[in-house]
Amino acid sequence: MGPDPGPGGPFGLAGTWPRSPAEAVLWQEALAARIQPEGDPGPVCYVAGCDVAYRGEWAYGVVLLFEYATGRLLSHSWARERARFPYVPGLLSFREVPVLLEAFFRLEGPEPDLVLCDGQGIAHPRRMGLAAHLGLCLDRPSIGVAKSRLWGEHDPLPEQALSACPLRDRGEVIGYVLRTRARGRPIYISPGHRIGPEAALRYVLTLLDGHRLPYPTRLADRFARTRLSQEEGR
DNA sequence: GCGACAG
DNA sequence: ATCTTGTCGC
Repeated sequence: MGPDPGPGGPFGLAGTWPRSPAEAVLWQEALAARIQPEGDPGPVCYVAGCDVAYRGEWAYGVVLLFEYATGRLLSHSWARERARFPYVPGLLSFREVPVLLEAFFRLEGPEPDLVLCDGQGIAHPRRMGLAAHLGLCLDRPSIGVAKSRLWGEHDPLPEQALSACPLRDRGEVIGYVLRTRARGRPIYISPGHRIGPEAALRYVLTLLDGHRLPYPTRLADRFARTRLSQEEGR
């Protein structure tokens, strides 16, 4: 039968999910055709940051919703599930998308105009990193913000803060490498869904606050770990 | 066989 | 990602 990208298919909401890495690769090849890694989300009022933390077999997915203009935290949500898929480089979304979708489903308040994820977007061997997969499932503009490289090549990056270089795959720009702090390790930014590489870089630049990572994903990471440690006391 | 390999 | 103490530096 193979991948099922039809209605209810790729979202893990119809009880369907790949059972093996080989099957997951087939899903990615089918889903990649639906990703729109271009454009600009337009007026952004609300931004979400999300992340997943693990404690043994349990995955804790967290979503934080911010007002873009002020950076104020408007709401948050979380979900806990048994991890359904092992971590395999290139197949991260099959491990993290289900628990993140549940957390998004529980989120109250306005719909986010932009979603930032911890991981790659289309800077991926099949253009289907976590941010691309999640953005497609949510049908929302999404950006991947990764702490290390998975795919793509780039020129040497100047040591200066805020220096950036295109991340390319066979000449095609699939994202940007951005050094957010002088002499610090860079971060890897790539479009997920419904946004282009340049707009993705531009939005991330506006979400920096002096730290290595933009605050939506940085705070989501911190919240997920806090949530996790609070849970181990019961 | 060897290196690379998001979280 | 997670397992884990102290330690170097701003």
